[in-house]
Amino acid sequence: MQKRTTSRDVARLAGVSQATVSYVFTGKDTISAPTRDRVLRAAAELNYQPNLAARSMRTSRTGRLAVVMTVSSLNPRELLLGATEAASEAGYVIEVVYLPGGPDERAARLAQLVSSSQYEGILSFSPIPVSPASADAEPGATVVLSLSEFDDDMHVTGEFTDARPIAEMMERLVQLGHRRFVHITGALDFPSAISRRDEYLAAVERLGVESLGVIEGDWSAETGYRIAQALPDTAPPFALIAANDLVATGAMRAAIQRGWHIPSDMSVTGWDDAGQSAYLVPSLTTVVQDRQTLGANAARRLIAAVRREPVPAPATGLQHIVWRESTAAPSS
Amino acid sequence: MQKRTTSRDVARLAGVSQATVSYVFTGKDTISAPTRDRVLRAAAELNYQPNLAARSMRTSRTGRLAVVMTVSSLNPRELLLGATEAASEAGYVIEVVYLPGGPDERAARLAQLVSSSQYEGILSFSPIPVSPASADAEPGATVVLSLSEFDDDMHVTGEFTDARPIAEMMERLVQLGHRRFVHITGALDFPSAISRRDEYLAAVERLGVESLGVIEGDWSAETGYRIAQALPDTAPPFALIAANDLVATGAMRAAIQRGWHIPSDMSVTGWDDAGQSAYLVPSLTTVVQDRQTLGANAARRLIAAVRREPVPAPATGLQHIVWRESTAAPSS
DNA sequence: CTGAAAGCGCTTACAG
DNA sequence: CTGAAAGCGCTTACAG
Repeated sequence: MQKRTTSRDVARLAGVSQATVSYVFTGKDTISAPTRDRVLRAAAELNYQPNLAARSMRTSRTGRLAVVMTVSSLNPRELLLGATEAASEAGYVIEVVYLPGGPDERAARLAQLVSSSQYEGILSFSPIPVSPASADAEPGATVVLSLSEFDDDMHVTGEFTDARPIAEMMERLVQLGHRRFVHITGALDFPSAISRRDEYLAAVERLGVESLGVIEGDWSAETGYRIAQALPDTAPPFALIAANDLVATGAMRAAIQRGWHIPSDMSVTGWDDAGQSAYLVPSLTTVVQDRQTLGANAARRLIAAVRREPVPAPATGLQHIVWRESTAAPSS
Repeated sequence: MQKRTTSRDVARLAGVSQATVSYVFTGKDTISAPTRDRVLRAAAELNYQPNLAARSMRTSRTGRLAVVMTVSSLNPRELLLGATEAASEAGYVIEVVYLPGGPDERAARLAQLVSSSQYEGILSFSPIPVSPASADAEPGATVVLSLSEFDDDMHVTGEFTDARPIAEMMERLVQLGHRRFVHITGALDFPSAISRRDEYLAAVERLGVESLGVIEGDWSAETGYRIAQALPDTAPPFALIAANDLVATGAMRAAIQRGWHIPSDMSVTGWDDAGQSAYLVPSLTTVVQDRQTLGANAARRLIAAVRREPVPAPATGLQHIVWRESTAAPSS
């Protein structure tokens, strides 16, 4: 193993002290431009990369953030990409930590993670049993942020809980002639499921339409399927507002098997634009989210909290509706 | 920020030297059981966690592995969970690194990652422009392992390239009466796409059936759709072996639009068991892979290479076929 | 089996 | 604006 270049090597080549090299790399602006240049050139020539472990030991900051994942969390690819990129820009790295087991085990493991001081911040894409990120926590403590969270009053907050597209879709369906609606929820320990349900209920009220039911699901295609199987024969024509595309897909299969025509007997909307949704027969109307930006914003909010800077509000408007064949005027 | 407990604190409480604490935690077996017990108890009482940065600085081992991801890689959730768990058992953490841009930019960024000495090993779930992990590289150098890789002779290798289920599905389809087959490939810079295509071609030969074509795709539903649209009207009855479920879903939509009945005019198989596949109408026959084990094995192979231990062979047999409605006897 | 000591590579007051 | 020096918390020969 060839010896790594250190700041001392760079200092020697540039003809300055080790401290000067350090000042250049930590962005101190007290170094003259010519000196800075010499240092940077020497560093480039030697392919110098500061040893993060040494820096971390000295500053007692790890520069590490954790993303905790459970088996049940949704496809994290774009979220992770966005978060990683934003973290990298701010000088942080993101580690994946798997939280196996049930709620109790996960909570214990998370608490241990927090107390380990290994991470400056911890990000979760799904609900976790902690209070939301607060900048007033003791300085130096690990900050925890969930993208899908309840605040102190059990209101929903976070970038995943902007459910306005639900209302927009229902308005359009009403314009198309729909008067009867059904909602299948996601798992109700998810704030995003709560906010979509609440948005549905508010829209029913506001639009003066009939709700045939709000039925609790768990995000899975299986519940969509079973719930649609159990709807009364008298349900059609109606519009089904499903919590996500999986639920919608399951419900569509059940509807087709019952001989209901989609979209005229049952119009249906999803959420997420799952991979196959555009190619279903009929193709599924859904909500597309910019998940990479969502992930990046979440990382930025976490980092702001870690740095005790003001935490920006969750981004909104990162989602838009894609109208496809599963929604149209009801049969009369 | 309350001061962190150090090995010195533990040593003091346990009435031993700091070195003894270190020996206990690094697994030296030269410490007597009673002493080890005292140390462990003291550590537990103080909630001591070794400072990884300090350890890393001393050992010049970072204990960090990177998983590189590009926008185009598949859903990494289970792979990541498996890899993370296996890494954690071996004392490593896994960081996500985003490789944006085109092939050249990605290659440059990867080279930089390798030369940064920040990671002991780098894992990729998709093809990357490097030679496979080799234990004869210079000691201390960063090891790179791709789950989907070409070996020196451009043969395919790695846990993603076991394509035997293709042959098994085709045998069954032949038993059902099928004599005409079509294959739509994945992106052919993926070894897994190559191996599935080769398995298809070998099975055509061996089973003595007719191949209406091997058509190059790119894993997307869109290519499946367009390619199926372009098949001759005389194609049915036939069986379509699609490179994955997305391709299969796109092809199914095109077939339905052409008035072909699935499965009698066109039987179809996918690969991956995508989220909606079981609820399509008809539901899609596919190959389920144990992706968490796949990810865990990959991490173990990488770690073995990092440690210059013999690298175990890629696991096989982690996949099985799920027969659903999209496959049946052809119309005669 | 244990203790005193050096040193990994950095950052950061401090004195010039 | 720069240099000499201390120290972050560990590990690991080395001497006992």
